[in-house]
Formats: sequence, C-alpha cells, structure tokens
Amino acid sequence: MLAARPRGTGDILPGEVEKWRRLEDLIRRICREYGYAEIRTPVFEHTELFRRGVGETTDIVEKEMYTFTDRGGRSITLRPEGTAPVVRAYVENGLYNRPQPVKLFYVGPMFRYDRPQAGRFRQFHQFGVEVFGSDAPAIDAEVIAMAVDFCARAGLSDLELHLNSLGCPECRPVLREKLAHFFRRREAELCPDCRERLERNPLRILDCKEERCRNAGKDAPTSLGCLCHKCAGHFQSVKRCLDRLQVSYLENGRLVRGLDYYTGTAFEIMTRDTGAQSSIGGGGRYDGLVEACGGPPTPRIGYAFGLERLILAGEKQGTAVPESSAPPVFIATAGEKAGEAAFELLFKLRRAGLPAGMDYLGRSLKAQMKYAGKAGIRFVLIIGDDELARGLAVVRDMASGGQEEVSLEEVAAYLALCLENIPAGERQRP
RNA sequence: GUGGGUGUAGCUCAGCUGGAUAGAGCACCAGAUUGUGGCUCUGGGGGCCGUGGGUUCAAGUCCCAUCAUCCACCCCA
Repeated sequence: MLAARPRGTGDILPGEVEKWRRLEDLIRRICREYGYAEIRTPVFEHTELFRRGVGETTDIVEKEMYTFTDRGGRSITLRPEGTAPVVRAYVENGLYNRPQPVKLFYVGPMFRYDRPQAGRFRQFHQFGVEVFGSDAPAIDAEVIAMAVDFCARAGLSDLELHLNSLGCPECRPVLREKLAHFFRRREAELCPDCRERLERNPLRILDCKEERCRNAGKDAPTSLGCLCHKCAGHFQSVKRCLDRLQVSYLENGRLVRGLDYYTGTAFEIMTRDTGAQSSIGGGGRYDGLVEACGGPPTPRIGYAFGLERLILAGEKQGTAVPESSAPPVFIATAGEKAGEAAFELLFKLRRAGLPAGMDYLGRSLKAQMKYAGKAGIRFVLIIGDDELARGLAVVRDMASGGQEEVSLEEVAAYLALCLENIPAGERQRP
C-alpha cells in the first residue's frame, strides 16, 4: 500500500456512515426545535485566533495544534475547537447587529495533535452551540437542558450531568488565591504535575486524578464557596430553572473546564462507556471572549459534544441500529438483447424516482440473483430474451420469494406501489 | 511527550520448545442437468508473516531497532 491513513484518523465506511447520518439528522432536528441556526466556518484559521481565544497556557495551544505556514508566510492552524471560530465569525460579520440573542450551532471536524486512544482521535467531530447576547440564567438552563435532551434522544442512558460555577473576573481571583494558599501548605503531598499547577493554575489541582492530590484537596475551598453575590445569585437561578425542567444534576465544585477563560456556569456530561475519556460533552459561559476578539462586550454560553464518543457510548449501550443503503430494485438479465433493454429500463426507473441497479460484470443470471440476495435488494426484475419478446418482466420479491409478470410499460408504476406497501420498519432508505 | 500490549490473507485468528511448498473460519469469485438468491457441496484467486538489521546450517518463530496500531498517563470532545 502506498500509504495508510494518518494516525488518529479514520474512514467511515458504508454500514457505519448510516449511524453518523442519523446523528446529524437528530442534531439538525433538535436545533430547529430549539431555534438554533447553523453556521459553517473554515476548517482552518489564523493561528492567532486560537492562541488568544483558547488561551496561551492551555494544553491545546501549547502542544496539540496542527499549525503550519502557508505559501504566503501566514501561520495557519487547523481548528482544534469550534468556539473561537464562531466568535470570530460573529464579530467579523457584525452579527451583534442582528436581533439578540443570536443562537448558532455547528457540526464538523476538529483537529488536535494528541496521542490517540479509546474515544480520542486527531481528527474528530464536534457538534456545538453558541448563544450570544444574553446572560440570563434561563438561557444557561436552556442550553444545559438542550444538551441533556440531545443525549437522551441519541439513545444514551447512564449519564451524569456535573454542574459548577467558576465565578466572574471579580470573584475568580479570590478562589485562585485561596486555593493557592491552601495547597501551598500541602505542597509536599501533591504530585509533581500539581506542584507545577500551583503557580500556573491552582484550579486544576481540584481536577487531578492522583489519589494523593484528591486526598490533599479533600477540604480545599471550592468555587462555590467563593462566589460573589452576583455569581452566587446567578448560579442559584440556573439551578432553579433546571429544577423546574426536572433536569437532574450533580453539583460539583471541583469541575474545571479545559479552556482557562471560562466564567460562571460550567457543566459536563459524563459516561462510563467511552473508556478513560468519560466526558462526552461539556460547556459553559465564556463571557469575555467576544470582547477579546474585538467585538462589543457580549455574554456567550455554549457547549460542544464529541460525536465519536457519542457513537462509542451508543455502541457500548447497544443502541446502534445499522441500516442498509442498497437500492431496493435490481434488474437481472439473461441474454444480450435483454441486457441492452435493461440498461434503458434502468434509467427509466431512476427517472421515475426508483433507486435501481443492474449487473455490470457480465455475470450469469444465477450469479446476479445471488448478488441481489446478498446486497439486501428487495425487488429483482428478471428480463430474458423471452420476456423481452413478450414485452414484460418478471418481478421477484426477494423477501417472500413470490414473483409476478408485469408489462414493461407498467413496471415502474407497479414497483412504486410495491415499495409504498412495504411496512416502514423494513423500508430501505433511498 | 511517557508507559504497557499487539503486528501472519479483505476480516477474526492458528502456527508447540527455530526445521521442508505458511494454515483455518468468514468474506470474495466460479461451478454443482447451460433462466432464478438465501441452505449444502466442490473448486479458485488472494500473504516480501509490518519494515530494516542481527544470531543460526536454518527465522513467521530468538535478539535489536524502527514504524504502525490498541490501551493507559497527561489533557480533552
């Protein structure tokens, strides 16, 4: 082979692509219901956008970006996440002049130079939403409830919704200071990584999986204890809204999101069915971002889901239902003249809206039948020189084994009727 | 970037302590009174045994390196 696919990428083959399409259909349906409009941004952006938008000190920017210099000497990066590009598009196209709030969604590939493992890839796909222009607790709750609804309708169960508030630029530094103070006294108990975190981002210590760090952090102050009046009130309201919608959540004061600039509400949806990567989606507020990108001060909240993880969890939970995409009609022929006539008929059927195929390998009638059986084709038109001379075709129902002679003029209408009468459950997709 | 497992046919794998032309199942193709699928039977195509080096009379098998892949750490979706 000339070259295998690049590490951490994957081909989505027929038989599996149907799952993806089903998920994408669901995404579009739900977004329509909730009033989110689709936005499509470029797959690559100027590197600067991510450095500023995601944060210089994040792992994404420090070691996971696919960055290259293009022929014009510009530094370009394959998008590692969807929020920064959408915010850029919001500012660049003046969407703040549209009726507020602006509610957008996106689906597409993202790129991160990580080492692949279960549920983690270098090219992966995210579905996400972004809401601009409202800081009402109700919109936080809507976004969270929508994420939960999405999971449920994707057929997932056994999920946990973790909820936290990380505070605003007023109270976040207070938490940070308290944590730094708390852990400095216990520095000896921390793992080397966390000793590093002590200076750079003490919030992350709360998130560490090391036993010793968890122990050390047992009585650490959490964000919830340090919120200012405004933030505490906002968080209370968000919870009340969720209660009203009967969305159950776990309050988790140790939940920290990957992008360092998150403010206020943060949430994450976890499962045990995706290997070590337990998070299938998450999001929160990031109120300073629009302004940082040169737009007017604008609140924003959003989330992102990893579609591979969603599908992985679905497979573990046995919700995946494969679907055949074979055309429902196949023309089998015997004899040269019949073959020529069938070729014309094939296109007549298609023009009549009937997905159809025929043999292009010069195979025997028997081999053609065998193929049709294996390919999952429902109706086979059998045309030999006999039938041709009599102006008809044999229509065989491969499921029942019954067959009937139908005149060539009426065969398209006849088939259309047959396909309509197939119960919805066993009907194949055109 | 770090650690561990695994690389033999399209897929899942066998190949014992090194020993003759490298195997099975599934899949693919063809045939079984030359016009009818699913079951059965017969036959066929297809493998630089991941790659490069080494040890040996002899390497799919042992050693080293390298690459790929899987899982985990880090971190994230």
